[in-house]
Amino acid sequence: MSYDLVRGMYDILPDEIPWWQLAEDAVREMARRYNYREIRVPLVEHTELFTRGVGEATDIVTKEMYTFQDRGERSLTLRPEGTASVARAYLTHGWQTSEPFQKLFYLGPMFRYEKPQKGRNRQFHQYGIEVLGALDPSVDAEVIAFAWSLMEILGLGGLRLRLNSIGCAADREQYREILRRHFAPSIDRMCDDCRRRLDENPLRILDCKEERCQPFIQEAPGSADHLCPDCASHFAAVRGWLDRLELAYDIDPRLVRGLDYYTRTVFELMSSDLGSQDTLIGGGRYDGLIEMLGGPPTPGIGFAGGLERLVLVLQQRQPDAIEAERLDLFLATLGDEGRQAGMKLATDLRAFGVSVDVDHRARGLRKQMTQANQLRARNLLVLGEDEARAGKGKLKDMDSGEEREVSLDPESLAELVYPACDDGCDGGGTCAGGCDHEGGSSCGCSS
RNA sequence: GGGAGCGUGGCGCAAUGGCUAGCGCACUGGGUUGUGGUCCCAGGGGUUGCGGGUUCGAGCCCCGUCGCUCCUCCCA
Repeated sequence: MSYDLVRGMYDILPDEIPWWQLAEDAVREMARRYNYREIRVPLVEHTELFTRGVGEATDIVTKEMYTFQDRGERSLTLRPEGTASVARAYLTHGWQTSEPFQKLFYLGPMFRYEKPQKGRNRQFHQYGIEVLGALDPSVDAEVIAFAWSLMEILGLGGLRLRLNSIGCAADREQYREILRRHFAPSIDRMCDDCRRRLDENPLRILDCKEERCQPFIQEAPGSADHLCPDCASHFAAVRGWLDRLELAYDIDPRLVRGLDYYTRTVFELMSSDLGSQDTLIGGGRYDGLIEMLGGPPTPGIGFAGGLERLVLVLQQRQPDAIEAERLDLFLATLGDEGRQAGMKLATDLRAFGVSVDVDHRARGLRKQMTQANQLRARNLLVLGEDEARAGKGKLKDMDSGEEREVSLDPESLAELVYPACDDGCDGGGTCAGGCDHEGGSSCGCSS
């Protein structure tokens, strides 16, 4: 092999695509139900967007960014996450004045320069939602409910919601001081990282997994106990909404997040169906972000989740996803006349929405049938000189083996191999809804 | 970032320091030039990750390097 894959990059091959589409379809479907509109932001942004937005002291910015100079000597960065770009887009398009309230979702590749391992590559994929321009606690609840519904529709069990509030900017500053005072006496007995964090970002000490640090972390005061009246009542209201929506949660007073822009509500959704990397979704409020990027004070909240993690689970839970992919018809052609008629017929049938494939390698009939099997073709039609001239042939049902005489007229043939469904769809993928076909979409409907 | 293990056709594996590096799957062709999944036959495909060293001789031993996997860490 002359070229190796760049470290941390990987191909997603046709055989695994069905599970990716299942995961992506679930995200899109939930976005439809909750009325979130898709936004597609660039993969590349000015480096400063992330250093300012995500935070100078965060792991992402200090050691994980894919940063490079372009030919104009601008410092650019491959997006390490989605929220900063969405916030940037909000300002770029003047939404703060024209359409200040936005419910958005995104889906796509992100890049972080990390040590690769299972479920963690340098190019990876996230989906996420963002609500901008609304401070009401009901929004926090909706965002959490979205995350929960999504995991439920994907069949993930053992869901657990961890919830906390880290307060507004002023609260956080105060809480930092409280933590510093708490950890200062015992900092000598804690790990090197924590010693460094004590000054830089004491909140991150709460994330430390070192055995020796745990006793001190357990005794640390929780952020939710040190909120200003406004933040405290917001947090109480969020909990009230969650109760009303019957979403169970555990308050974790020491839950903090890795990015600097978070304020007030923070949460994580985990599943017992996963192994050590059990966090499915992480999110929270970021009421200061838009302002930090130069806009007016604008509240925001959202979450992000990893698609790889969903795909891994789906492959285990729905190993037969690939079985649903079937070809309507394979045209086995013989001789020049057969191939010419076959190419024409295939093209005509495709215009009627039928999925058709033809032999392109002039192979023997036997090999063509083998190929039809591999493609999981429902039907097969042998097309040689005789059929081309007579305008009719034998359509073979590949499951039962039965054959029947059919006309080669594209419209009537299409009707046979690609019947319109009973739910009134036109077979063109624009069903009004309610189709429930075996295998998902024998008529090509998206519902 | 720290630790451990592993690198041999596309994939999964085998080969005591000693003959031309084998096997299964997959692929291609044929048996059967017009009817499938089975079976039989044949074929193509390898600088044993890369570089150096030890040796009469290295896929195998040693050193380095790159990569992958797992744990840890981080998180999505």
